[in-house]
Amino acid sequence: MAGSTAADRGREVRRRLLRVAAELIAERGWTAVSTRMLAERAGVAPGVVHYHFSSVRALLAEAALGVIGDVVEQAGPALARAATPGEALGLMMGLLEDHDGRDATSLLFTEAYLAATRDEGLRRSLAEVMTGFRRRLAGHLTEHAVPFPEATAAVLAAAIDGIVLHRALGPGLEASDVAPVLHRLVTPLDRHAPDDDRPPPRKAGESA
Amino acid sequence: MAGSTAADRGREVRRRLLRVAAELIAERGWTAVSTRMLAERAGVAPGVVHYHFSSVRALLAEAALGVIGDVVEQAGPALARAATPGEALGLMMGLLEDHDGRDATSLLFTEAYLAATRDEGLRRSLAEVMTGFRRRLAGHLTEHAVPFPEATAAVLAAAIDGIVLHRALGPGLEASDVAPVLHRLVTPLDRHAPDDDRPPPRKAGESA
DNA sequence: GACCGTCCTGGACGATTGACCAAATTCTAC
DNA sequence: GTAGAATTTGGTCAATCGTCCAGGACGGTC
Repeated sequence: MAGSTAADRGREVRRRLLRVAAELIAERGWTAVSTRMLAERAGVAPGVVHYHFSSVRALLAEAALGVIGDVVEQAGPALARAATPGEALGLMMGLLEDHDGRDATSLLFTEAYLAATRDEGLRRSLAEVMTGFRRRLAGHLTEHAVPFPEATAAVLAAAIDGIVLHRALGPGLEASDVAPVLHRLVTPLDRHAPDDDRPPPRKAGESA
Repeated sequence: MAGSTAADRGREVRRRLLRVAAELIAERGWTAVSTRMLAERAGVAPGVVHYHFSSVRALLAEAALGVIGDVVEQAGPALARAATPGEALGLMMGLLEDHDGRDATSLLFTEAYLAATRDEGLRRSLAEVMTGFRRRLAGHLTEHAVPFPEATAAVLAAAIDGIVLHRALGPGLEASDVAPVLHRLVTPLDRHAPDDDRPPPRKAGESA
């Protein structure tokens, strides 16, 4: 009864393999993830990997795209709900606080970017996701009279990834430090913003 | 004649291995570079690799640090010579034009960042290099009354790497697009700069 | 009961991996 | 000349790689 037991368990194993793949990409690096590693950590026999996926390469790509898609599709609508660019930036700073550059998600993003340079299909899929995010962010910036909205959106997205990347080398790039800097990018004009959009107050003693 | 032939040839082989290692890291990915690949492309027998280096891991780290050190030590002094932050930014935009995210140097940087999260020694060395660069850039920004100089320097450095990373996914992030955006970060105040510090006019030509 | 499709097991295949080494070679120093 | 150091060679070693496959296990349908 209950629909199907075998098929359900199969889907569950498939999901588990995807989750484990995302972990291992971050831990060992994209090209260092092996069939047997995946199987062992997922608690299945090695053959299961090639039963559910055509190749390890395909498994890694699907796993990475899944995680990245989730993050972007979670951040996108939240961004659209922000009343001001400053508020939207605050949301992105929240992302920065969650990811210190050494966590699985941060590393997965970077590993995926690199893998995309060696896998044309992955590159196209990834470009699609990032273009969608940039477009949404650019639309938000346009509505609030931020100059160079498309370029600013692209720079903001890239800066987030770059900051996460650099943070992996060590401390010293806290969200509270970079927020006032990035805030200058989303200030509507050279003068003060018409709506409430001030830079977050500096906490004393940090970056001096 | 001329001092030494054997030792010189040895050093030459060592240098060649380092150069080849940098190429292969970019082409195949850090963890996918093998002893025999290195030897074959360098035109030597496989055993030579472990004669000159204690391990492949050590060879890759030394190769990456060498290239990155060269780039930073070339950009650093040039940055110090810039008369205005806008000019300094122009130099960094030149770097952006040289590296489209798919070239060997761009990929090597990112691969090294990732490898550093799995190699404590490499992480420390890399952090030292990047801290030096940030400090130099921050000093330059401080002299020109740019607000949040340390944080701005860190964000600029990270943004460059992030932009290069995103550019690997496809076109649409030209230096001419991002320059006006980043320029807002190095504007001394909300009003116009006292010295000549306008966004660099865009020529279709080359970089510097 | 027999039958069938889905899922999984465990091992086989040839190729490749990092590391290592004895022997050959080449050069320097005496 | 000859001794000795430095460099290179070509191969071995156990381990691991991705992929594939014959067969077992399980649940649902006759």
